[in-house]
Amino acid sequence: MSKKDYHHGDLKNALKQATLDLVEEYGPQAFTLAAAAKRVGVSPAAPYRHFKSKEELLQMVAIEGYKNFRTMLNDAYQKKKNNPREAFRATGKAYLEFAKKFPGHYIIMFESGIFPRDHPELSIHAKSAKEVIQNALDRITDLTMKPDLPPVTLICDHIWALSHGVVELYGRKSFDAASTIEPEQILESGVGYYLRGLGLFSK
Amino acid sequence: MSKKDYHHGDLKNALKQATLDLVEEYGPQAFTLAAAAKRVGVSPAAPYRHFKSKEELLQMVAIEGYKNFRTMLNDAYQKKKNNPREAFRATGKAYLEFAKKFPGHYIIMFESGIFPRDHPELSIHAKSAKEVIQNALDRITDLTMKPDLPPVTLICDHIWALSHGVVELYGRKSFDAASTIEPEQILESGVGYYLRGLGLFSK
DNA sequence: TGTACATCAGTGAACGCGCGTTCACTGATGTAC
DNA sequence: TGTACATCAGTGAACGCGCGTTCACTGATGTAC
Repeated sequence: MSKKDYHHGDLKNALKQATLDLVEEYGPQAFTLAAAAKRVGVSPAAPYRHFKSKEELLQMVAIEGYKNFRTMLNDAYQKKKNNPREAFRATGKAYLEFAKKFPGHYIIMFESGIFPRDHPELSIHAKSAKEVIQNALDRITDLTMKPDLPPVTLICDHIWALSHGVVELYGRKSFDAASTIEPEQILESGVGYYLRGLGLFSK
Repeated sequence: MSKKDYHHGDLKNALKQATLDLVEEYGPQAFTLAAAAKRVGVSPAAPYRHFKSKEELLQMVAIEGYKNFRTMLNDAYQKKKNNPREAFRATGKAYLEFAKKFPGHYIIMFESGIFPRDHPELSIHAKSAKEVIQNALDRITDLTMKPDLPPVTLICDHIWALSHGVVELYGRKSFDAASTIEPEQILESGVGYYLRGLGLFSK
């Protein structure tokens, strides 16, 4: 053991990464403090120098996840800002890209049993991410001036539910191995028909 | 202890029910063989007279869930059989009704980490349930004779994803306590716009 | 109907294990002088 | 630059606990005669 080995140097981040790796590889149940510590090559007591409890580590990773989520959605949106329709489409795509690029984060955010409703700080970041989608929607609904459109929040709920459903059932290793179509195609076509039904895209 | 107490009489079913109760009340993580046994008032070894392992009990409850699921979907469909559009609508509604009426089953089927892809018998029943939706869809798409409709399986994926997303995010105690609208309304309006986008319902 | 006995469906104690967490400790590092 | 010491970030052993599962057992039940 060299001197570098006793003081890890960046244990806090290493533990977060280990948490993500475990969850990605073996599911939300696989994360335990002991397993994360072992993966990093550190004693089971070491994490307590950086986190109050198992819960706190998990919560911090979840918050990080929501921040990344918001960033990805917003970046996609900003890139096409001048064309609201394109911007919205890009935002929807970014949803799935996030789930693909950060599966560990996604799982912790939505499947680990840690809910925004129970953690105020988490709730703030979750809300902030949702606002990006809502904002993208606002602009395309403004654009069309249809008086018979439902509230934007409802539209947003539909989009979010469809996206989440696609990720859970057809994303990753897939729920039943039956569907052969790519999740991206399922989501994009689904959102497409839905918006057409609202009268928002002609095609 | 009366003689009735030593021989439970229907321990197998009692354990299944306890499993459902635990999952409903405290989440998918709360189910353990020990907890189920305790809830029924029986020693931790007793379940092994009826189930090979914890896994087997869970799997049996999941299978039961898929059977109930199929039955509910099919009953709703059959009742309106003569009007394909009404029949499809009723089937969609039944999806959410199932999730509401049997939350324990729904959680075990979709959130307990037990996947059809890993259990052949489970896969059969999951498929059978999906076929009811597919069948309902088949009839309304036949009806319209639109040549530019996507494959029914894709439509089915969309409906299923939206339904599942609504249940997960807005059903039960709700993910973020933000949405104030009833899940039934979210799902029904969402499916409505989607089908309109496909050109299947005029209104 | 009564009795002997096989079988069924429980008990309760024990096992090995992994978990979250605590604690006294110690090696490494940074800083004041 | 060198030294004393406070502080930081680890160790490793231990705890209490709950879990899945096994085992020899025993009480209750059903059946053959």
